[in-house]
Amino acid sequence: MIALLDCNNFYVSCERLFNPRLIGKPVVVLSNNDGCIISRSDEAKEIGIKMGEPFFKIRSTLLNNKVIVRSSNYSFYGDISNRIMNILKEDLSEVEVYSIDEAFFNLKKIQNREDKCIDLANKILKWTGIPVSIGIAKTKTLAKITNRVIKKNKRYKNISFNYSNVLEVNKSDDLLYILKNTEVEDIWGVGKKLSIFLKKNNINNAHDLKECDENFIRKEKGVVLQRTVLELRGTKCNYIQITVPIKKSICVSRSFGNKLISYDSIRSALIVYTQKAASKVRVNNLFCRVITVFLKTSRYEKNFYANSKTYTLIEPTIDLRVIWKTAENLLKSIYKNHHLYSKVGIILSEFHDAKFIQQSLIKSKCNLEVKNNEIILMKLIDDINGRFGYGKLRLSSDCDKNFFSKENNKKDQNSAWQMKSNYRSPCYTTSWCDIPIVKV
DNA sequence: TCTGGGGTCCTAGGACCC
DNA sequence: TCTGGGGTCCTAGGACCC
Repeated sequence: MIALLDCNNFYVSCERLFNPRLIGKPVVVLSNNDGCIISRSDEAKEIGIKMGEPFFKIRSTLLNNKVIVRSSNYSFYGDISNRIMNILKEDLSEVEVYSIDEAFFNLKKIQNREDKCIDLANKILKWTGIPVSIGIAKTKTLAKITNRVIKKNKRYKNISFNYSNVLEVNKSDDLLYILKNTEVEDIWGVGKKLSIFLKKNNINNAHDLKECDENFIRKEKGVVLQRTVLELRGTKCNYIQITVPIKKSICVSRSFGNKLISYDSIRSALIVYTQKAASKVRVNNLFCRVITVFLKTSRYEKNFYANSKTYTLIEPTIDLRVIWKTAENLLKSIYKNHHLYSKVGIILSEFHDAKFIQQSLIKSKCNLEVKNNEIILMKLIDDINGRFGYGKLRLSSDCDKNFFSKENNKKDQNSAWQMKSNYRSPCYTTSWCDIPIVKV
């Protein structure tokens, strides 16, 4: 049997940890740039606030209902997530961290599976303060569906201690009820397009999909949806992945706080993202060979413009100078005057292990020596930034000249493109200056 | 005025090989 | 006049996930 643990309203629950005043009140958390609603408390859901709704559209509704708004604080949520995952890993041998607030784990050889999961849920609540739900079933797809239903449906909600829900579907009437109460669009692996197709073919819920002709699905929509059908029938197609696979691409991009026209300001945003992306590659101890830069205006803009370009280096690199030089050239080639840009980003891909790098035949210098110098220099940057704070040592750029002048004001430098984050709570657990003070 | 960020996998079609 | 059979690799685009 496979279990899926999912933290209840995770980002909102995190915000409530250090601010008990938020408990019992409607709370929402916004996406980056304070754009959309991405987490809602039960009270906010009851008001009818939808997931993914743009903030500006429902501002008055939020105000009228006294909904408390928070900007997202990913370093904080990430830290809380790690604590939860570590509790699971301490107790169980096969844990797959599936997302910031979800984990699959194997329950083979465990006899009282439900009791075990109730213990886990209670332990997590006690140690971290985060309420969770755990669905247990034969396959990942069924565990996902179970988890969703026990959170939403009154028949199962709060069946165990203090907001945490746990259920194993082993009785057939439970399974039938859960399948029939799951619309196709709520099945893991079925998105907008597939649900339209399924409904046209009179397949409306998980039970219908389970009972339908598997070959028809395979022929029309391919192997992925066929696997979903099989998983609904209890045949495992997706297995628990214990080892974290090596990343295939690393992307850093942000929407700008204000729309940008000038090349220089876009360039100064890209230089920051490039440094972040390159340092992520180094953390993974990899070299990258392919660099992509993309630039776009808002989708809602009349003159919508989006473009991207990719360059493949002769040799994989970790050298920030090489990556930036390439990225800058790519940006130049896609930038056009007179557009109101909303976002720029960089994607690094085709990663190579540091030990096995195909070197160029045509370079004149001793390649090995050059590579070693690259590694030493980049390590030095990482060490200095590790000690004195991220971004202390970084690439200089023409636009940054003022940084060294007397009137240096970092805030003004960045304000043109820096994203909005007007409702941000402190980084309680990841920043020394934000650690809460207890007065006794 | 204002609409997130970061990923993965699959498929079809083109280009190429012997 | 008439033109095979069996592959691989790469890429762009689509669909999905949280």
